[in-house]
Amino acid sequence: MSFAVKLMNWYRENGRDLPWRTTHDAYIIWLSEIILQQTRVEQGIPYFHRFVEAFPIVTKFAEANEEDILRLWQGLGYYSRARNMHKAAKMVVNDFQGIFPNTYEGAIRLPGVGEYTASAIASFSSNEAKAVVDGNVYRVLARYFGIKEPINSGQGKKMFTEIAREILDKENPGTYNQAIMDFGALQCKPRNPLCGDCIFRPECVAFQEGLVGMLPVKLKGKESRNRYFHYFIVMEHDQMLMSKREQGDVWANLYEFPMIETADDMSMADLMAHADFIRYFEKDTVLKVVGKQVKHVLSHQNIYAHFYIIGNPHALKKKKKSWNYHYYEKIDKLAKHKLIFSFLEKNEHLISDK
DNA sequence: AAAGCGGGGTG
DNA sequence: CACCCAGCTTT
Repeated sequence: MSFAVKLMNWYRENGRDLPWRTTHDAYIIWLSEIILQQTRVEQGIPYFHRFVEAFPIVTKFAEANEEDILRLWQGLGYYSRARNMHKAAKMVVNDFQGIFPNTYEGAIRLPGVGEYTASAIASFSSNEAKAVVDGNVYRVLARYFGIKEPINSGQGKKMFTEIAREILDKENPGTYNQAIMDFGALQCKPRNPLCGDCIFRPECVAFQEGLVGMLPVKLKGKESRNRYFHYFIVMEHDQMLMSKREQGDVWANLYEFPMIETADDMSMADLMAHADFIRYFEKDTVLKVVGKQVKHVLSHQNIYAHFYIIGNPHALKKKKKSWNYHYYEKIDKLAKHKLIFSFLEKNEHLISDK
């Protein structure tokens, strides 16, 4: 029996019941696939339901404004996915007559859709014979065939993609793709895979040669860098000063409190002597520390954040427009990043009339 | 080819 | 703590 047939037999018995598996609507499948990029299924499911409800068809998505989309995306991370989805939806309306592409060649033209996602959309919505290659597939193939080539090298990616193409079931690409990903997620897991009752024990090279724990091989990335953020809570009447982050850094287009970033960690006294602080605030400014330093870990940087309340009115030199700032009464409506909204959750008392 | 981009779960 | 997750874009 072929790899594909054994795999699909396993899938029939053990596959997961996932909400996007009941449709062939390319738009709905696209929604789910973008949400699931670098995101665990359990984490993505509530967002999937939210987006389907808010934007049941692609034209609704295209009509929305970016603020609303980012707010729905809030907390999921990799926010360029949300911004690209908006561009893609508008492209479908303007260039594809509102008909969401259900082919690989059509889907891959959309921003935010790469080889994996285009293959997923095409195979799930129209059964086009394209093989998905995601983290699960890399792992299953590396172990089954005993491949020691790193999965994140150029050579490795080519090799795995080629093998994936060859062993794809061309008659049932949609089911096969679902099956290999479920197999990677449930059976051939990253740690402690369930080799004991695996259907592929006889032919799995990694199992036969005792390499399961070593595969797949992955090259290490760069180390994280440290950054130090100092956030200022500036209240005026019932409003709070918020600023929108720019492109080219983490959390693009999301809102946060106005802040100063420093190269090294800093006490409050040193911060108040810092050139940027003097540029923004009057000499008589009173700062009050809120809570302790917060460490916020991203995959590529560690952010150490301090929060201060401005204790006296008119502390801000308002003529300086260096912050892209606005006062907001209902900051609930703003799309904020995790560091800010988790701070707000813990400090609700800081916000008037909540 | 390498870097940048989030947040959360797991062992 | 390190590693990984239904990856893509930019440099």
